[in-house]
Amino acid sequence: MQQHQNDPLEGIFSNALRRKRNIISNRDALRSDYVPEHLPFRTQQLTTIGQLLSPILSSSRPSNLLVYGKTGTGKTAVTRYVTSRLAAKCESSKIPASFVYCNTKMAGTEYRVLSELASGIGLKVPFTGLAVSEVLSRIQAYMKEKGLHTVLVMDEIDFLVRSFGDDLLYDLTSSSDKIAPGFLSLIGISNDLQFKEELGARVLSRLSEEELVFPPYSATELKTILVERAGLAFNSGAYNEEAINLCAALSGSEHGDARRAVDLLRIASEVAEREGAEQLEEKHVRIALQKIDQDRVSEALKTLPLHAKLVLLATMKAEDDSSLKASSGAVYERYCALCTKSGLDPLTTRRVSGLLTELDTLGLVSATVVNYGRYGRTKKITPQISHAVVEQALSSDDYLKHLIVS
DNA sequence: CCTCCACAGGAAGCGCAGGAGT
DNA sequence: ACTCCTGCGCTTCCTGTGGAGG
Repeated sequence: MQQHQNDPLEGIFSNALRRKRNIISNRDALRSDYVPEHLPFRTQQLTTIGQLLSPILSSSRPSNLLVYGKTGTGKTAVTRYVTSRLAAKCESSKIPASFVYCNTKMAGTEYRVLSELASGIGLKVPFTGLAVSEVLSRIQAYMKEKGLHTVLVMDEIDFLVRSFGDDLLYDLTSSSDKIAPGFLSLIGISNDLQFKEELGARVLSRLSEEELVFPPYSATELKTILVERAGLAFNSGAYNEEAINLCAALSGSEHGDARRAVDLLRIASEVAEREGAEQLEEKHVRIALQKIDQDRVSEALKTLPLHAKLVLLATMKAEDDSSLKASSGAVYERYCALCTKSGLDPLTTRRVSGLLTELDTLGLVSATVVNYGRYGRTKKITPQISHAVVEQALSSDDYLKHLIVS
């Protein structure tokens, strides 16, 4: 019993015990891929997509559709909702239709996009080994044979086009005669409003038979959405309104991104639970915001290439040592010292200069060019993040551990 | 007015890894 | 299994630059 003070688990358990009720009752409702039953402020988009797809119920081909909107505006949720409802309707009316959802960025390659389409319509294809064109023609043959009506939703379609060009889209949109009496409709979802310009004219005219834009949510709309989600996810009375308002305000000020707002709400509620609080309050939201920022930074740090990390360490050391000037020359000196200490060959000044500008664009340091006249021209470099965060993030790296300690 | 510092940053090329075509 | 191609990280070489001090 007297070991409570030293036992980290005991604190957690007793906190959980002391709490009369949990804050969260349905954790899933706060996940970013959760599709709610009710989608506020999207009725217009909902009905448009519904109308567009409804011809499938009378066995004629719906037009292809392009959906635009920034991240977190509900594009994916609305499309998935409509297709799932329609799928249920087709099922109950015995109409042979399939709706396939594919995130092309997750899939990663043209081949895997096609194999998702294939498995979505019930056709087995090997994981690998076939040419892309072979998979495509198998799919077409299969659809022709079965007379399948298919709607393919391609999420983050801009990624597909940017990495592999629009050939696949061309093949898919122009295959109607090869698969008759079946047909294939495409719904492309893109975050990038300029995406259209990257498409060739031949694909563009076919793919964007219809277009739909999702505007960002306003702060008040975000609030309504959050209140609704909170109602689903939390036990009644386990949150106060100010906390929700703050969530909406903090994430709405940027681009009306509902996903970020919900993420913030989820993390805030986890903070509150860990604290053993009975209610989600504003302070938890503020902590969560900090945590998100910090996670973002330390994540960026971890994925940095080794030498970029060394350069970053060097800038911190240069700032410590010299009183004022962290010139690129000074940074390069510390950097070389760090390299010899860990038995690495240092890179050239040119490259380090490039790495510094990269760190600058990442927002990890700030680098501005200054002129000291006779005494040359250099970049003045100051770290933009605290030593503690850097050290914590880099201490997981075997190469760098001993450099930080010394 | 010229000089010259201490770099910035563009251009070109090199070696390597991984992916596609055969 | 092999070539070919491409992208990437890096180096080498280079020209450019604002202003303090002569």
